Amino acid sequence: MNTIKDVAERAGVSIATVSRVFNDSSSVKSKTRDLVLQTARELAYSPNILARGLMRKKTETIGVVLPDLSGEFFSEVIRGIDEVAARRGYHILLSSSHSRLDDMERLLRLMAQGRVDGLLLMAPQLRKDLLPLLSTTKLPLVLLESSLEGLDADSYYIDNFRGAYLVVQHLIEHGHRRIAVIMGPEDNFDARERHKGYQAALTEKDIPFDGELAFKGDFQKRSGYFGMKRILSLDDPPTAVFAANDDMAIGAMEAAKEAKKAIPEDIAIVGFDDIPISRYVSPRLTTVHMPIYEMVSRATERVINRIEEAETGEIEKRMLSAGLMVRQSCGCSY
Amino acid sequence: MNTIKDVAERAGVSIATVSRVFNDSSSVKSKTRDLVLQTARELAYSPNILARGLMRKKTETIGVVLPDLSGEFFSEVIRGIDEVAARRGYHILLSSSHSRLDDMERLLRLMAQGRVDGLLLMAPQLRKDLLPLLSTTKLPLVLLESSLEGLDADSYYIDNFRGAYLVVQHLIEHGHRRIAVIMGPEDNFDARERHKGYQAALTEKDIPFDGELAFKGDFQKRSGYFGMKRILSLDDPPTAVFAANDDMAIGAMEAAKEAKKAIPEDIAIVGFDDIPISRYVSPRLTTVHMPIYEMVSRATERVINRIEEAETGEIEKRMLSAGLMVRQSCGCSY
DNA sequence: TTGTAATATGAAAGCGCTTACATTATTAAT
DNA sequence: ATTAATAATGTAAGCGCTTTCATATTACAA
Repeated sequence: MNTIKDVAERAGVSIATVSRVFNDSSSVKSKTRDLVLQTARELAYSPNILARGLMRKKTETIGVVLPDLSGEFFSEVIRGIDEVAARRGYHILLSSSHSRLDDMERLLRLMAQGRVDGLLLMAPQLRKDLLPLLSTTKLPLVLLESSLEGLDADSYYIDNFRGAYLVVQHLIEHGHRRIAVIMGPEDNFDARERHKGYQAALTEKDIPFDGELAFKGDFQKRSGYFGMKRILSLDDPPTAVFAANDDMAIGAMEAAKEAKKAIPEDIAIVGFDDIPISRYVSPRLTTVHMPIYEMVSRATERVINRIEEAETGEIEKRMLSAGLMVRQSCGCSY
Repeated sequence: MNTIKDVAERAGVSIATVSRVFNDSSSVKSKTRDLVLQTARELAYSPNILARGLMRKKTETIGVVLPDLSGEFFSEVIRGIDEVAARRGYHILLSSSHSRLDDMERLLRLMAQGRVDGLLLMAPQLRKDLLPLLSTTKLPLVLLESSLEGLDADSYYIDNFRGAYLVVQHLIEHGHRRIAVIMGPEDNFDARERHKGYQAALTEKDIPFDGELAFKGDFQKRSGYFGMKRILSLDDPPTAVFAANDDMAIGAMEAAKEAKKAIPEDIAIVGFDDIPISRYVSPRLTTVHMPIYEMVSRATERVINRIEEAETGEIEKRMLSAGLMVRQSCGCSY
């Protein structure tokens, strides 16, 4: 690897001049500039980013911490981040916290070592313990789908509550009264909001919440599958099921099919997320669309703007609305 | 951010001692070590990774360049890489080449600036133009699903040819003679191999390859959908379709359903990849399982071993075998 | 020409760290 | 107690760059 010194020597100038050329800042005679550029090309030189970062305190990298990496949801998240980061000339340092808090602490620490200029953090299970850690970091920090009272950071999230409310309301409007729910992880913020939305829709129509119809899940397909098994084995099974995400809804459909139950005739199923595959299952899944791409691209723009101090103003907490996607599995639109 | 100097001053030692403590290398009296550690904790100090990297010429980061980031396939790739990287104490710098070659050149250059210690590159459309660029880099480089003659780098790939051969052979064994194919992108190595496998299976059973039954696709669902539309509009439609990946197969199933064709009775459909959702579509998709996780985790181990010079030996080019997953859409196992 | 301002370049410090080498403190052996 | 060997610590150079400040060059007007 050639250094600035090699280029300087070969071009017969000082390293300062070479540096100036590569930062196209101040005055360099155009003849000199060309000479330097040419020499640099010959030596396949490009500035060492570590040395540069050491001086500038910038790495053009943003750290991304996600709770998990598998599935279409995260794939969409990553794609959105990558797209705007690339456009703005930033790299992304990706890691998963594996949904474990101590892991996250380790990650955050690492990222605060000068590796990244800003942080994009998605942690639906974010807890108070991390507050001190997060607030000592003076790195620009933007939160995704994370709720943490008392932390002054830009946050972008999706209106899970209203999304769930809408889809359950839709079910009720089409005559369902007994609606089971397969819930997400208890410590997950999204999951809790969705559950509240479910309850709110019920309450609004004077349907009492029945704990017997609420089943635990973990956002994985398997848990939807087993949840449905249990639902179907009830003495008086419900006529509809709200799965707190599409993966579980798909698992639930699977279980229903095995039990030879027709969807939506015997039992309607709705999900949440609108993952790409949800329109390809049969029957097509009625669900709630999450504007993931929109959320993450805004968040990424924001963190970069903060880094570049283009935005120094108020903290922004923005909730994006999730919309109902009526398809076939709810039984109302054939 | 506190520096090593701050810690040294406060602890009343020299920066060298602090450094030693954090590199648990040579001799430091345990009393001193404790003092330093304690002070560091008080100041929330952790070594600046850029400065360290500048000296050590190491960043504990591996660069990952993928052709695309969307869909379950890449999600699985990323998960696999993240898992072993995290275990081995490495970070991952992720970027997509967006399947564009010039983009890739830019990325490779950036990564060679000392940002990463090694490179994991997936480029099914890798072309000769990049050869010089790749070979000048003296960074450890490991290729995934990329074929490039003349480039001496460890490579891991999946036996696409044999996978396709197997699934098409399976179709033939169950009586199909007219088997259409929806192909992947022409410049994609995987796609070409799968197509060859398809042809080989045909040839072996003395079925001539019929260009009329070969349709272009691009690995996206849409193209499977439209491919199937065209297949069904043929005067004498085939009895089976081999889609070169699952996404297209699912699109094709969609088109078949719309045309009220029963799968597999009217037309059998098989795919390739075994993406998680393939077992949840209806009927369940018969496909070829790709040992993605296995491939990427091996590749990641390898690149890290190279970085750490634990492996300095021969270049390894390893092909992992893809296995047939017989489910329902081929019509043989109900 | 000469002087002056503007422009172009170089010298050198320093970013935060590691590490070879020099120095000092400690221990063990005589 | 004295010395040699060993262990612990400090000093200082330098990784590759940016940037301030000083110096040299150039351009232009008088």
